[in-house]
Amino acid sequence: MNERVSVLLKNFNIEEFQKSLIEWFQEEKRNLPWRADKDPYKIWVSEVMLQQTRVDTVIPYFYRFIEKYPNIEALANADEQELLKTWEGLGYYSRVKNLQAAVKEVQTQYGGVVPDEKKTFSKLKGVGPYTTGAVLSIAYNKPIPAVDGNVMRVLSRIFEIEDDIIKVRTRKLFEELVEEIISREDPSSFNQGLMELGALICKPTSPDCLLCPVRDHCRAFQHGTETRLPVKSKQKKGRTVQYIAAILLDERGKVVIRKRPDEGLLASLWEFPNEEVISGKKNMIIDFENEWLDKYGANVDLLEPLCVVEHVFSHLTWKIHAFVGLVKGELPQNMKVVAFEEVDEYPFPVPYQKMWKEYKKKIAI
DNA sequence: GATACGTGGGA
DNA sequence: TTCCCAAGTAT
Repeated sequence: MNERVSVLLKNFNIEEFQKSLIEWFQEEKRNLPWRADKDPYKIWVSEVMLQQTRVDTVIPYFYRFIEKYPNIEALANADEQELLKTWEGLGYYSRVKNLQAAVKEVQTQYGGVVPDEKKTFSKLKGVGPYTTGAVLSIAYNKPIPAVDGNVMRVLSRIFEIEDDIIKVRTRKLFEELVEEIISREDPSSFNQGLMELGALICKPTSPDCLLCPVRDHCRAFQHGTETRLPVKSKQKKGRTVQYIAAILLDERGKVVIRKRPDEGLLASLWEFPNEEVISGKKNMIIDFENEWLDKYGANVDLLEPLCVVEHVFSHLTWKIHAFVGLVKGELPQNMKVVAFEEVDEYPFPVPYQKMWKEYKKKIAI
């Protein structure tokens, strides 16, 4: 055993802790749609959706996703654009691309059965240490740590661990710790109990220690240090990038949309034509029109401003100056001209959904 | 090890 | 308003 871990475990009653945690979980666990059965596929889908995403946000997406793709085969055969449309608004879109790639692998290499071995399952696309532990413990009752933000918060308080949980390395310490204290009889309830405790009781701010089933084991509670833990250094926030974008109508009144590259930010989603605004340059409208003439030989006329959309990503901010305009001429390959009613069939990132909504509002007047 | 990668909600 | 996220993974 890791020496640091063995020091932490001194005078810690593992059996009592497990018992209290698991009993509490059995009694208090929420009725969540992915807890209806133990289908490894559904549990896997839920865990991917829950990555960096709140439970309340995930629930409606989960229902829709499972209705549309009820099993491995359905997801393996799904059309990627339809899949992205189903994921639209959930964010971190590479999650669903990786999930489909992984499910295809399961279909072709493992006969459609989700592997129950750590070594095999963890090699699948989009499956990291957390998802490995979560799926294998919940679906197959394997005693594998599933350390997420909740677990790090809970355990940092129970053991008064002051390592910065923003650092990737810190997760390993918690995994080594869980390796020692995880229940071998019911690893599923143990892992879920730790997370559920973090969600319901041991919350980031104002934890409800008086309701906590394991407060007798909690060193932070004993010392009154719970609100100072976990230690988490600040994220630096990203830069702002400005764009000019346009709802462009062609001669037939159809709308120009454009597919984003298959990698990077918002990969494979669609957007309205836009160009980055280089700060300092003042006439973004003329610049946009000229750029289209030079780059594509298309004649663009931006008629009037629509709105300004500000969208904050985790690592950067977009400020989109949106216009309505007309276009004449040939269009590049990655662009498409679609009817007004067809626009909503394509997956758009939220900032462009906002822009489209403003346009619909405007023409309805 | 640091950074890219979304979004909507709560304090 | 502003900040901080929330059941992480890939590179």
